[in-house]
Amino acid sequence: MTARYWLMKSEPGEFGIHDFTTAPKKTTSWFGVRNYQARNFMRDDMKLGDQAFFYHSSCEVPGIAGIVEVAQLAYPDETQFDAQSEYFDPKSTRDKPRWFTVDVQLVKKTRLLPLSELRAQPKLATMQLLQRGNRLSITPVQPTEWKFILSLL
DNA sequence: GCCAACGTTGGC
DNA sequence: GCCAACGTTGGC
Repeated sequence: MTARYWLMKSEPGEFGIHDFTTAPKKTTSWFGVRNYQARNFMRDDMKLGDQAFFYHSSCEVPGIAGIVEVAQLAYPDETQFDAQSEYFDPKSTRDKPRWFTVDVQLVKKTRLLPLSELRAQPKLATMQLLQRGNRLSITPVQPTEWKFILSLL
């Protein structure tokens, strides 16, 4: 199976591109995903070395801020077991964990490529991120879309 | 802050 | 299994 490409959203107020700089090995766990589709992408499809655009959402200028890669395959998200955590899930058990996370490592910071600029590209018209009503925090990116966006960075 | 779009929950 | 009500996301 060849590498796949992804787009992963994060709110810079929670974890932004510059937070990688101070993270050990420029790596962070993608904990806190509580959506089944996004979980399935991480648990079932993400492989070591898969690359992803790191996207800033819910902020002044939403857009792509960098490139990351999968540094650790999916494993149970500890925060689901932590009653003190905002991500606690009382219905999850250690025997049958419901939520998973991967580790991602910064490959490089890029210029901020705003959402508005992505929307202005006819070649990206079918990109999942740009589809009406899209809310998924993790979406697949097609190889052609990946290459084209790289050329914009 | 608004609100469209979507996901989840729970009564039946 | 249906679907109304509710909660969340995220751009604007």
